Amino acid sequence: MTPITIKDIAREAGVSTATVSYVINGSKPVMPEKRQRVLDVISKTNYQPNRVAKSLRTKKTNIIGILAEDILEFPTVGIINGISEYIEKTDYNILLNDLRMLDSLFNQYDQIIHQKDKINNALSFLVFGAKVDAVIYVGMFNRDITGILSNINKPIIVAYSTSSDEHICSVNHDNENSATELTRHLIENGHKRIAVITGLAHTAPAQMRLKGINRAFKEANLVLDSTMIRNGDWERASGYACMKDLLEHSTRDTLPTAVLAMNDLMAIGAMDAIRDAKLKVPEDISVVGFDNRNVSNFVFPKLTTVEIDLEAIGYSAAKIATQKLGGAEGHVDSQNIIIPSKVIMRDTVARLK
Amino acid sequence: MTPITIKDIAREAGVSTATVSYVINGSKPVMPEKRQRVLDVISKTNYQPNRVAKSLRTKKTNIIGILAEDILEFPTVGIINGISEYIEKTDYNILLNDLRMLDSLFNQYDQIIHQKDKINNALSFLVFGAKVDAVIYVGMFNRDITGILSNINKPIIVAYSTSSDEHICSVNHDNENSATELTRHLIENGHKRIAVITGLAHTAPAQMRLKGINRAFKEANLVLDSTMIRNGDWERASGYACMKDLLEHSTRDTLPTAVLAMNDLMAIGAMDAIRDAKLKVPEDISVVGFDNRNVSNFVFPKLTTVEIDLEAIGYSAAKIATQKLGGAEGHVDSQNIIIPSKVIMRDTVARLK
DNA sequence: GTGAAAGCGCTAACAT
DNA sequence: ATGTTAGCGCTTTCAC
Repeated sequence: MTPITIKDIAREAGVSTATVSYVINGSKPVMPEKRQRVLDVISKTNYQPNRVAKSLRTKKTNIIGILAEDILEFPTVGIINGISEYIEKTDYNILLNDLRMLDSLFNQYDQIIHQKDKINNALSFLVFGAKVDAVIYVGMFNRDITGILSNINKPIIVAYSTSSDEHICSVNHDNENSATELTRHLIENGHKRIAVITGLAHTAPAQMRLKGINRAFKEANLVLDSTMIRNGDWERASGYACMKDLLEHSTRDTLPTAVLAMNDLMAIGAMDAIRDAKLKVPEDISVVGFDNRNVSNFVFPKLTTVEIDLEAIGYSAAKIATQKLGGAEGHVDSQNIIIPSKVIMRDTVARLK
Repeated sequence: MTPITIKDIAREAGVSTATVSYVINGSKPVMPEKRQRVLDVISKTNYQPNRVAKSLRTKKTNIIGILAEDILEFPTVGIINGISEYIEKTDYNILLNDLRMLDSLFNQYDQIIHQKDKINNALSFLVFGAKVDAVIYVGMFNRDITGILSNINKPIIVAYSTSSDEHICSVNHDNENSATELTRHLIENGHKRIAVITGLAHTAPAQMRLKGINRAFKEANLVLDSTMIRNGDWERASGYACMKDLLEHSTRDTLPTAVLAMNDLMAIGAMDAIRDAKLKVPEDISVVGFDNRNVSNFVFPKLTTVEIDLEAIGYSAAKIATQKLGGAEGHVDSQNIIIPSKVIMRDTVARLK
């Protein structure tokens, strides 16, 4: 019942434990016949090397730690799925640490700083206690976390957040460009009076998306009317409130023909408000969102939005992590990857004649 | 730069490594002053015991392996969140292995059997390679997986699936009772002509839910008209098709006043069909679903459904795992926990006068 | 090409 | 109450 060890294999195959180790790891040439003998014994016995012992010796656990801000929040699972997809092709494993931050800071997007200690304790446990080889930090919304994560002398990749810390790489989606494309899509469909419902105005994604929107307007020689902008807070209720306000302050003539909400939740809130005002999407007002959350395919009509390739973000983060760890050795330098997004056209945009 | 070890602490505190170990683990009494000296050095140096070395010695890694069929599927994250919630109060950690089964077997709910090898390889790696102390298997839909998981002489807890294997505990939600409650809710609102859209008819949850539905009918001295039953496949499109068929085979008089779909996806499909038929939910037909997926709160009108307490399922699974592992020692015997669910009343059920 | 043996950082007899 | 030390299962240096 006691698990079988390298010693057992060695005895059974009539070689030394060193030789068994050589064939398992291919770390030194071994005579073909001995090699075969060892291999046979291994497969006959279903021997599984003890990774714990190996780790102690090599000081590498082959474990990637995932430090997730909150696994329940929108981007996290998609990103973890991408990480898994890459990782399962390697011999690394995933140690998951969920910070469960959502409870403690609902919509207090700034307070994260105050969680610094909690985060670094977890990080430090992961690295010094569990001895993971690298960590991927998965944010729950894009923001700048420069200065939050201490330098632990092992690769840290931040996904879905940015950092300008020297020791950190990041991978994100392209807020600005995709906002431009989304806006362009509206403009191409003949919309000129476009209202915008922003996310929390001081947050990075809100600013980048606004920049992207402005660019599309400029390209088309249009100007974004500042009276058509409302500041939401990323939540559905704020989308509703902003839209209601927009509706109340519009006459038949000044009604926007389209509303761009900076995420799906607010877009759906806007759709709620439009429905309550007895107006129709997209016949009376077109609506577009951002994120392509599951729900955007379930509202009626189905929401046109931009899809963030979370899987690619995770995949890329995992790839960078393993690259930095081993193989190439050629010092992969600190990089900040941007994964492109794409507009998903569904049923909430009308073509204006 | 080389990490600090128990030896360093011992030297610094002027005691033996054994003593340091004793104070860290409380495994033997230590003189208060020495104790304090050790503690001081530890906190001054931020010493983190090397879990790898400890594991090698004690043959316990303090890691719980999660073997998830697919992290992207509906119940998985909720359950993992529950596991995390419990685990973070202990000194265990989570090693996550996502089987990513969804791709390979979309809606082929039987084929899982053929994945047996893949599953057991992962299981065996987790247990014999990574040396996790226990594993929690997270299914992506309720079914019986008796005979799938080999006995690895460590606790295995199955969440969101059942098994009658001796060595396995399981924790699930209460399909039958919640179906009864949901049906009762319809009946209490005056509905008698109730149509049912089932999930794949041969699957366990479909059968249990049907049983629960029948019980509610019986209680109310009603009979479930077999011409009002349609077999779906758990997907939205099948809900649409079933509802369309129901509508086409009904006259004004035989139209059901309510439709119970065995999950939210099919309920939403049914709502789509009702809308396409220019009928209104709930004025013309009431609709209820099952699962309380996110989307059920985003469709219009908001869907009445039954909420499965995924967090409690995960929490309970983690609790059983740690119980079986340690502490009480009093051989927690193989149990099969059932977590109650509850009906979430929203806007899709009309009260009939 | 192969084996003997040291040692990774810790715990737990065992001795004192 | 505390220290000495063997040993967990592996890799790797060094000698042959």
